[in-house]
Order: sequence, then C-alpha cells, then structure tokens
Amino acid sequence: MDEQTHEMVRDIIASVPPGKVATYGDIAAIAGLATPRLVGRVLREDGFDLPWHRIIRANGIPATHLLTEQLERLRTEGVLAENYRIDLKRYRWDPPQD
DNA sequence: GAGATGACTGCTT
DNA sequence: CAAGCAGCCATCT
Repeated sequence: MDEQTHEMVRDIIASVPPGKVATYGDIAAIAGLATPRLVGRVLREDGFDLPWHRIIRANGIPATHLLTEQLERLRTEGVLAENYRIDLKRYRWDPPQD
C-alpha cells in the first residue's frame, strides 16, 4: 500500500482552510489518486482527525449519511448552504498549485 | 478467485 | 433538471 499517498491525502485535507470546501475529485487529483473513491476510503479510516466536513461531492452536496452533519459544521465555519447544496463557485477551496 | 460494495465523477438520455 | 450507466480502486464476503 502507498502509505505515502495515504498520508498525503490526509495532509491535503488538513490543509483545507476554514470557510472553504473541497471536492473528493480535487483531493484525489492533488494527491495523485486515480479515483476519488479512495479519498472517501481514507476519510472513513482516518477521517476522525480530519476536517472531513470540508470535503464534499462534485455537485456541492456532502456525503449522504453525513449530509446534515456536514452542513451544520460548515455553517459554523461560515459556509452557508442553500437547499442542502453548497455554492462551489463561492466556497470551493483554491488548492496550491505547487 | 469471482462478485458485491462504497465518504465518487462525468457523460449520455 | 433528473435518472441511468460505465469507469475507477481497495476491501470484504
């Protein structure tokens, strides 16, 4: 297993600033993962220590089972959602193009 | 080793 | 705008 990749994913997620959100695809792309599903897997395993509430789907809606939870947490960070949908054009994290 | 599942995405109807 | 379908990788049964 690429422990390093796994670690990078966590690092990237931890790098997302408050008031901003990132999509699974973004995290996967930055981490060099071939599919966003792996991001979800990492979050399920080690997401407890990470701002997982800042990771949302490409359509601006959080993961189904955490939908309300994430929206509530995001709201406290200044990320307001409309009709369970977050305005990506407005809140999407601007990743470091290192 | 084959089949199903999941914190997903993009394209086509 | 909503629903369906295929591609994707790792893990579980």
